[in-house]
Amino acid sequence: MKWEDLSEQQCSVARSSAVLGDRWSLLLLSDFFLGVRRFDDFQRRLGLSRTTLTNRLKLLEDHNVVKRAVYQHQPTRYEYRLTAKGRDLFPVISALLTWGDKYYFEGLTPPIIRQHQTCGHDIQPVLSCPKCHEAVDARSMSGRERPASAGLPPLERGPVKHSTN
Amino acid sequence: MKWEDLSEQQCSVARSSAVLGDRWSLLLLSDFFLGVRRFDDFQRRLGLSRTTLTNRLKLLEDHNVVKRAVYQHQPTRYEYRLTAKGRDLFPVISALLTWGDKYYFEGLTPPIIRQHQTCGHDIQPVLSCPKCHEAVDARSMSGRERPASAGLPPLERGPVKHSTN
DNA sequence: TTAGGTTAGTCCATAAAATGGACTCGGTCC
DNA sequence: GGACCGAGTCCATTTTATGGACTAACCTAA
Repeated sequence: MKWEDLSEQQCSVARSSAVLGDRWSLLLLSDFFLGVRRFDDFQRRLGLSRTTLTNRLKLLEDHNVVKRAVYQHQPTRYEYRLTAKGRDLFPVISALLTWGDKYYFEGLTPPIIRQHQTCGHDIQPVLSCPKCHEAVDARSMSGRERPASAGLPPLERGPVKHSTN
Repeated sequence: MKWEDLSEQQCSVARSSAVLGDRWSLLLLSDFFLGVRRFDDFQRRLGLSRTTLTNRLKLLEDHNVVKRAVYQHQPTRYEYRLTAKGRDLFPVISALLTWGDKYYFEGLTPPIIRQHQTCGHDIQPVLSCPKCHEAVDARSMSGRERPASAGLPPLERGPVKHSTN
């Protein structure tokens, strides 16, 4: 399967991977959330090749995650900004930060500090249930595939065979 | 910069990308959370090449996200299981699902349905502040890099230059 | 006992993607 | 005129992924 074919899959993770599933996109997003906007800044900060950066930004733009915006005339120069769709990726980056902080910087000041503007505290956001408001994790959640009866295409995948041991 | 060099960066997203930053790892994780464990099942369901699957599982194992476990003798056969570190990636996959559901399956039954075991509802977990318990998003959070004064290495990156327009 | 099935891989030639460094384009400042 | 800026492009080389055939070790049914 080719990478771009992921965009046509009936699976939200597959669709997301079509945009974010490479070595750099997640890091780019992270820098966007820190306020970085310009080509040379991304290139210097991340150390990826200019070619790859161009391609990556183009992909993010194609998928409506970022948009190019003029920030100067004569010569006309563009910077990149998150769209609403891009900003909605915050939970993904946040989850990645929390995980990385836990497993690679445990007990240390994390390399990126997140502050909740509303209450002023430095925090790591947690995942909770919108119905009962309890914190959730892998053990308290279960996932299942959309049944064919929903009248929509199911995941085009074989069944999940749960092993019995 | 080479991919594996990301593992040495002073950045949680970079460290995470060293494990998850490719076309398949996130999809593999998603399948793990649905209960898939065996080589051939991953291969059939995702349609990636057997070679790539081998490499990817090896990488996840090297980074302690999954472990190989014997599930049968004569012949000895192994399946793959999430470790605690792997299970802690649930928020990442969950966030990706929520985002994909919103932007690619809005108004439809999402392809993967998540249920909160504790209260029994089908939900999309939300991100909230552990201090004030309010829901958070990109606009209500700010991020900054760890200052050099923390006595720990800062991100080895140029400063974030906030443009002034 | 022979033929076929099951499952987790490996092997290999080809194709796709990333790398790094030089170069371009349009303009400014001295 | 010459150096600088910033967002790219170009290109030869290296790294990674692909897909299909093949292997190893065992089981089952005829």
